[in-house]
Amino acid sequence: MLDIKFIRENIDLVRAKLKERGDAIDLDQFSTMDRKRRDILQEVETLRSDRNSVSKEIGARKQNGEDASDLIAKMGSVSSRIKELDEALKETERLLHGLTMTMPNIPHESVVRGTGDEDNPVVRKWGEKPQFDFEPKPHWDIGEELNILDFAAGAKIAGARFTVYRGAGARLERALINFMLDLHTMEHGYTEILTPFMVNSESMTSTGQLPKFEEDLFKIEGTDYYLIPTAEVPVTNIHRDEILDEKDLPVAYVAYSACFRAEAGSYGKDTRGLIRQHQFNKVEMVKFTRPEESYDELEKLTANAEEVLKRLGIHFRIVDLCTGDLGFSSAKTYDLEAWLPGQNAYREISSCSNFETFQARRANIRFRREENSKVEYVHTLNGSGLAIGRTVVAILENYQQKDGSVIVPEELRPYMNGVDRIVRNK
RNA sequence: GGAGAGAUGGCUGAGCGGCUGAAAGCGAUCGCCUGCUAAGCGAUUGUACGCCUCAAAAGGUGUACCGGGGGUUCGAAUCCCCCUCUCUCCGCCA
Repeated sequence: MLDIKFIRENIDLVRAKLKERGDAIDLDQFSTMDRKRRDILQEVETLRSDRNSVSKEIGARKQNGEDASDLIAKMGSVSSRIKELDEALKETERLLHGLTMTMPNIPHESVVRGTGDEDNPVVRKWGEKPQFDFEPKPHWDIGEELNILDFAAGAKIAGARFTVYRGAGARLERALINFMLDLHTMEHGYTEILTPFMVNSESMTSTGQLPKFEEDLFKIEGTDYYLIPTAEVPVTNIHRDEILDEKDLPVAYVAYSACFRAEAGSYGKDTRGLIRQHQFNKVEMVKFTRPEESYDELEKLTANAEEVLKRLGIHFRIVDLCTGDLGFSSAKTYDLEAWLPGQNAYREISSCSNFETFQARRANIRFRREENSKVEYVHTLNGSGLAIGRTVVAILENYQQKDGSVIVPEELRPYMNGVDRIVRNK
């Protein structure tokens, strides 16, 4: 959510910035509702002030055994007018709130203007594309031939976009989770968190999934529970409605979670393989920072995600999302795209964002500086470190051998019980 | 799932229709005192929104907030209803 005062005072700037994202937001309606709200508020507060003083007078008279029936009669009509105004105010605030909750964040000034992913500038690359003396296969073929990914079983027991992992495949998934958690906690200074995989609607609203993107979520029927689409939601909400100590900032958490996405609107896209699943695993990093340090922290967070791919020896590039490709809540996002030789393409494997105060305002997460008493909103950031399923994809495709086996990256072997190569077994 | 008890400021905890934005204690901040430390004394000590002054910082003023929502009343932390959460006991259960 944007600051309502900021919108009011910078309405043309906000209009222009949101237009760069390709969002058509009715700011005229915002101005009308905002004006109306303040008009009603002034009237009702004046009436309340009158009522408070007269009620005191009534109390005083009654104490002295005097008659107050004239004042009581007068206040009866004032009270009913207050009630009317309260209802109008509530309705106006409801509309205004609905409007501001569906407004996306304003892109940071460094974000380039563009309309889609083809406009995202490449910031840097690491490593090189591996060379093969055979035609590299896509991971779904490698996985099935090694009998470590069973797409048919996933479809049978659940449906499309679900997969069963077997043997070394299941072990590889688990190894990656532990490897990444160990790296981020022991070398990058994050505190490990394990949260519920379901949250209530209030949490989903704080991080920006609701009210606008309900169709992307799985909801548990008959309850207020939603399956989380990312650990960002529960982890960010840990500090909802709190005032953090400045000395604790920046707070840095890392959490493994399963993630659940309805993938509405992506029919026909990435239908094969592990790329786009209804359920996948992810290790997520979340930070709460002072405003002035959030962009430095974004660079560090992105570097922490990059380090995972470097240790695994997977070639990747980093793109800086343009205004048209930026997520709803984000002010700036770097995507890490891993090279997938089986598909001859770079694919997103991590997304690192600075939300500035957008989520903090929705979630009411603040801090107080030691030298003064004024509370301020923190900046929130998060990034995948990394998406586990897609990392399996990258390993299978980059480390595949001519004989169909897959070499295990050296850093991962301690987590694989020393196994250095995945081969087909019965 | 059944029965009961609770939810008040940074914390502990009073209040149970008007004198309460809220006693008291603790904590914190500032000042005084003190060779240092401790003790002591004094003052201050929430948030949000609106309006006014205003370049701003800041100040003034009003309203709201005692788990959340609704109701009764001239007036609600206080009475009534619904919900959520916490605790205790019973049942069930990985």
